[in-house]
Amino acid sequence: MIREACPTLAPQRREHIRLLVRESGIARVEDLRRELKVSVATIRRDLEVLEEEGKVRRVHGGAVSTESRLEESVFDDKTNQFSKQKRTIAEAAYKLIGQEESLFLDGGSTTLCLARLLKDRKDLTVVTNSLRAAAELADSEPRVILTGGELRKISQTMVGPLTSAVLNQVRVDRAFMGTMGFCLNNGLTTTDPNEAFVKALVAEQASQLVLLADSSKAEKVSFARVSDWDKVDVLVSDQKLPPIFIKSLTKRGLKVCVV
Amino acid sequence: MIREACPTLAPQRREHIRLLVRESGIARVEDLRRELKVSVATIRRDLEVLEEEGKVRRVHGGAVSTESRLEESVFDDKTNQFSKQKRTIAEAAYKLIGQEESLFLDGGSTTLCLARLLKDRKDLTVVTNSLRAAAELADSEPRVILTGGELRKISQTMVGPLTSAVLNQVRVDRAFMGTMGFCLNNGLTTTDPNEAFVKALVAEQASQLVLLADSSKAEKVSFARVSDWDKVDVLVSDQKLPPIFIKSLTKRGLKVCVV
DNA sequence: TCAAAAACGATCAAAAACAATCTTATTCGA
DNA sequence: TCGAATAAGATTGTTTTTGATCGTTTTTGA
Repeated sequence: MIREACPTLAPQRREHIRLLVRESGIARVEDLRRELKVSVATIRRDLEVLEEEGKVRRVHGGAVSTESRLEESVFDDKTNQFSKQKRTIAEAAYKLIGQEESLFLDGGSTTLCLARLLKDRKDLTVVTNSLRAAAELADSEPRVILTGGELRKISQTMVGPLTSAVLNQVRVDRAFMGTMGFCLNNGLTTTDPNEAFVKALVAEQASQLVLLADSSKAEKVSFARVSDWDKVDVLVSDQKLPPIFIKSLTKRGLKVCVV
Repeated sequence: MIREACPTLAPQRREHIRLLVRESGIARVEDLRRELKVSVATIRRDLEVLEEEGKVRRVHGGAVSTESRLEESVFDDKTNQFSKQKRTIAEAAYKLIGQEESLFLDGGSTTLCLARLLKDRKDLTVVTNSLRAAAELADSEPRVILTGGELRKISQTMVGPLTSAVLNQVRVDRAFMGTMGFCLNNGLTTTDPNEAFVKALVAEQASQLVLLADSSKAEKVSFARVSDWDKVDVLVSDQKLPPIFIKSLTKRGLKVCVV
């Protein structure tokens, strides 16, 4: 094998690749090969290293910059909010709703999905502590009541003691609630105590509490305790929910829907 | 099957599709195929991925955007509400704000303009009954507290008796308020009694009340009475404000800023 | 309500990209 | 100078992506 006169050093070449990727947000292996005059095997090895270092993210045919919008589309979980599974769960939950009901929606992504389904329902009253759910319903038919309170920016929900001022004055027929984790022993848990406080308050006041939680939340335990299973009336989840949950929760009197 | 020198990488193509869908709200498979020069099978596969990621929603024949209302409300200038005059007034109002203050913003378009100016102020606490102002500040520095209450859709504000539950528990240093009309005899008036109720409540509780109102509101009288001039501390308006207002209101102890 | 047309999903084969392995060349220290 | 270590190119199966085909479902319009 004949290497040319002035071979660039590996770190130098990798830096070059990194810049090229960052510049246009994306680069193909073939382009990089032409630009750097090395074999594709070398390019791939370099990309492997750069990915290890977190500088780029490899995709089939090349690599994208970790700083680009394209990258977001691969990683970002919060845009994953309207995944098919969540929508399926939301659709199942929708079927529980009767005429002229008052509902509560909390700040989860599945409940946000549910909010979208309610847009044309003139007969409903929706109480929510989710800014996003409220925004979603802001130009729609249902009557909307916001709980108020301090805005927790990470979840875009209203939480804290002020929230109870409004919540104490309303009563809802059905509350739809997400959770960060649920398990048989510890019940429902979430990350933020303020958030947990609101959820617990709602759990007390709703005639029926419906938990919307895909199976990935099963057996997860988070920091702040929300409530025990005895407050929950219905669990809507997907088919990957471990059978032990169905069995045990049904025995405890819950209705479990897997969709 | 002969593929030509692969021009675009999959993530790139998907991002392109996402933008096209978002731009027009809806896109047909056939259109996307023509635009991207790939087969319909590829388009369908991409849409499947994008749907799973929640970026678009598939429908028969194409896909529709799943853009959240929250984002829209920040961007849309549909009534050209941020006219230069309103911004000038907002900027003058901004200068009144000190360090570490707590503020109230109501639902007018001028106050919304002011909200935009507050985005980088880590030291402020903003209380508001405006959904749009809250959305505007939702990813920004200030601490945000929403009043809660029933959502009045035409103005995107929270109003009614529930609002007072939170408002009674907070106190603000400065309240910025718009109005539908003001005149020397009748004070401030607005269209909706519920809206007026909230404004009056805030007027009681704020240490200083700043009225933001361009001169087009002068001498206008609307249906619901908000408050008398004695509650108002500062009026910020534009230069077309009739001199009689400046003279008369200054005599009554108000500070009048024309900008 | 029925039938044609359009859109769809599943499946298959070709091509591109890939990972693993082998080979060759260079470097550096004994 | 020898030989191990390193790095790059070449080779060879494997995987992924893509486009084409075909039977099925949905939409549309008479």
